[in-house]
Amino acid sequence: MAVNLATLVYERLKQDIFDFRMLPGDRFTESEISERTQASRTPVREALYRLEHDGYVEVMFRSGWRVKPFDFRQFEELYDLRIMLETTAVRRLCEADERPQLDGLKKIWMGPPEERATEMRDMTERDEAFHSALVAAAGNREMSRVHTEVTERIRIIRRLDFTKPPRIETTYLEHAKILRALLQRRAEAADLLLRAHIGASKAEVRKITLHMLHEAREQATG
Amino acid sequence: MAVNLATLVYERLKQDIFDFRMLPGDRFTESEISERTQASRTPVREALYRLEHDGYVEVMFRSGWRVKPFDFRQFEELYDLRIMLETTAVRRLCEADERPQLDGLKKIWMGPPEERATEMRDMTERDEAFHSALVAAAGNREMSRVHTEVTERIRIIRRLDFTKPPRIETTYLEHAKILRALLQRRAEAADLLLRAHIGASKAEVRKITLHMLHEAREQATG
DNA sequence: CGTCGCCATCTTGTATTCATGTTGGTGTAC
DNA sequence: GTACACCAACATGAATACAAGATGGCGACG
Repeated sequence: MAVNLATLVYERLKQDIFDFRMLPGDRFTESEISERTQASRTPVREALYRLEHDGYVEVMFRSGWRVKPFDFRQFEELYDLRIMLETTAVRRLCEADERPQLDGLKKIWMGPPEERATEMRDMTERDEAFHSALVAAAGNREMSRVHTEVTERIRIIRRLDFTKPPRIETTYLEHAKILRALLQRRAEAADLLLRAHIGASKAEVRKITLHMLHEAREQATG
Repeated sequence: MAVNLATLVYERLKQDIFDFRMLPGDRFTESEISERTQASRTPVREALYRLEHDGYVEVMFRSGWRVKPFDFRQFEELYDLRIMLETTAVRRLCEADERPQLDGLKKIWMGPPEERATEMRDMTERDEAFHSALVAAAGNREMSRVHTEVTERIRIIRRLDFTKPPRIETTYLEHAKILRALLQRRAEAADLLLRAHIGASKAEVRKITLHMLHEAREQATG
């Protein structure tokens, strides 16, 4: 993005929220951020308004800002939206004539096990890239844009999904399955597999989130 | 929304763009807007950044702003996204147990002809309300939010669709058909009808847009 | 006559100042 | 002891001032 302070502050604050340095419910002021980031209030405000638009924080008229509390119903709805976008993309891909984008995915997800990611950080990136690639391959940029937004929005809880190795293993297996169905143009199968795959992630994450949130709060107060 | 200047300026500029007082491609500066709206540059900038996020304008580093030129491929893609959102909603509605939201729609679109809208302005509003109601009834707020955004984004060309009475007549007929299929829980039929309905609107609009744009430009220069 | 380079002007980006309303604490009256 | 009123501190919203880079025109030079 552009090389302006507002964007830097925006990125930094978003990261702070993702890394639980700013917890849901935390209240803060523009001056505090301004001091922390060494920027004036103007770019800070712009960054905050963007974060507000994204749904991460909210302003309380003349009485500060706060990090929006987790809204689990919203996360469920975002997962649902994701399922809709990705299954639509996959169905279209099954009907497409040429699908050169699948080659790259095949290499990563159906390739030799020794090249697999083992670190949580790598895994979340690869996982996101896989799902984004599916949507992008369908060719509708607006759907991709929305999918990216949704992905960003749920990233904060989604990556909790890869805290345990078994889940990584499962992900590789399921992605490979989905790709096989795609390559064989079995639309119905691909749809169901993808639906189950995202659904599982959704369920898993829900379990973990409350616990993590509790721990982060403990550390902050302890 | 909040009662702050930035929002007022935002709404006003958006309306200016919708009403072709600011044409795609037009260049302008923050100071100009500031003068026109009698607000300082601060709220103007906030408004402009929001419009930029919405995709209506773009900033050129230290050389002013401009109204984004029409991107027909993008409109097509937005229509596609709309179709996906609405057909998904309709399919879910066909499987839902209770659907009290349909009663209101029935009254408007399957009611007596003498209560029909005849004005273009009323019609666009009613039409939007119909489609929004379908999505809202499915119960996923995030899908509704995206649908609203998409609707806003294509409104600028969509309302050109109702410049001729026959199109109004057709819309009433098609909405009634869709509702009938919905009430009878014929998911496949409702899906196809809706798909055709939006598709027709999409095609119609595409024809008109270029012409309208040409005229607006003539008036501006003449 | 064409082209290159400089400079005044203008534009956005950032910082600072001013305006206005909210909040929470303190002191007083009951 | 409690409740209410007032006030100082502080919050965001808006306006203004300042910084730094892009642009376009004009003049000099080839």
